[in-house]
Amino acid sequence: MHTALAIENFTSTAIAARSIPPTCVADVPAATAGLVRSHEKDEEIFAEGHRAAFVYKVVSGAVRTSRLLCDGRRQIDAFHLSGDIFGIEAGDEHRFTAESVGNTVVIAYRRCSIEALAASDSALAQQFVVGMMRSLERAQDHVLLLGRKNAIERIASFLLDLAERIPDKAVVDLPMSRIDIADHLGLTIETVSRTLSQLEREAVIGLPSTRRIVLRNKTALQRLAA
Amino acid sequence: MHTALAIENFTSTAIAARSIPPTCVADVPAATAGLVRSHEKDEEIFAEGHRAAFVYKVVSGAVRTSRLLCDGRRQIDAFHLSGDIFGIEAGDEHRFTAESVGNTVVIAYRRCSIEALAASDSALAQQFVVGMMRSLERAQDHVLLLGRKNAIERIASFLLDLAERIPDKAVVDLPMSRIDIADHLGLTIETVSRTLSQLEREAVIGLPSTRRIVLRNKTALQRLAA
DNA sequence: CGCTAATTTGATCAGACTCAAGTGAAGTGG
DNA sequence: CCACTTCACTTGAGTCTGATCAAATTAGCG
Repeated sequence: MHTALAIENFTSTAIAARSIPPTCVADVPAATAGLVRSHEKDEEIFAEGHRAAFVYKVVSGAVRTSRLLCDGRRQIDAFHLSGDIFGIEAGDEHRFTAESVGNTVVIAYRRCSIEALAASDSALAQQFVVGMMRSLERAQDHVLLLGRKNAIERIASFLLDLAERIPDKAVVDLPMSRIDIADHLGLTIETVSRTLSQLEREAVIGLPSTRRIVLRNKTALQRLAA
Repeated sequence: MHTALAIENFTSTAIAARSIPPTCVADVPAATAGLVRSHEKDEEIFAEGHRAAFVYKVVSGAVRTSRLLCDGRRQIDAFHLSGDIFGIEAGDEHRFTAESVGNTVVIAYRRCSIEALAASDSALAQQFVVGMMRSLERAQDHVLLLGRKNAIERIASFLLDLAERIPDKAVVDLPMSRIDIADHLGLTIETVSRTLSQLEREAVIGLPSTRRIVLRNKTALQRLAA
């Protein structure tokens, strides 16, 4: 893992922090300075139970936040992509483990700095509330998916959701493995694989390679997502 | 449905709003005045898609917030008991339907009043953030339950969770039907019923009546909750 | 007391899981 | 450059948990 110091406005969309010209620095309160951290594939960013000293934003790559049951069953709460904020906690401990999915760059903002700043800067505080709200809405959507949708509906919903979060909304390059998808959707890798194959057979999607999915028939996918 | 005006501090725990002595009124900013509303069993408090003009707090009884899939499958996001806040939205529309479970009293706080007040009263704003955080944590716990736990584990988790939220932590008086429980836990009523019967057979719980559950062996229940 | 709705219980079914084997792609080293 | 290893993914066969369908029982209520 490689670390560098960066000054970036917390609310700006993800840009390579190192590329911000020095003239910008003066515009940004010093307290929002963040540490840029590069992670290789599958590195731990923080672990469940660790002190929640930082809040993070994804610059590039993807991060998964997950929890384990005592016997090892894993549930991936969410995948965080470019621009997403993760690691916000009400208490002082992280309730999830966060790991890089592929090679990933994040910015870590010291929590106490942010909290101090939020007291005076209500716009910043607002940003946090918005970030939290987004997490809440995502979690609630996921509850509906896990509680009431079948395998095809889960996969279809997942693909559409992912497609909405990336630039090219017709071709999805999956940053994560089938295991990750399974642990996110409450399925097994076999079911994920079978369901994707089935959707390909039905010409709803294309699978040019294992990590690339072409949304051939988005209407059909939306119908299948229930 | 019956409505009355009440002044209650938003942050106070649930008390019959009408019983607040007049001397208290001066202590509370006028903007936090809430409308007391009484609902019969299964009345709609707000519906999915409705303009989110109010935020609510349960005074007595219970409220369920739910969403429907196009074909009628229902997922109950959460049950809200005495003192719980519900109906907070990021956008201007409700994303859930809220209904009273039994006879229920809630206080409705006008959202714009609260937002205006929150700008000056950071303690109040804090309360909201805390309320949202709690919703987020609940939703995330529920994701783990729905994604990775089996029927027994779901029921056990549900009973323990309920027990923690009521005064008598050994005897749970269910405000909700088996259907509601099923739609909350991603199961069918038959599975809920069978699982409760099984737990009774194993002497983990007692079922003196359909809506009353005695937690006989909480340790066993915790072990079963995974 | 009789009606209706809620719950329980039973029998069967199906979707997703488990176990097992096969395929394929990426990378390594000769 | 190619054989070899490894790991991720796919596919197949059989099993099992929880769903569905159906009936019996109980509870609540006019």
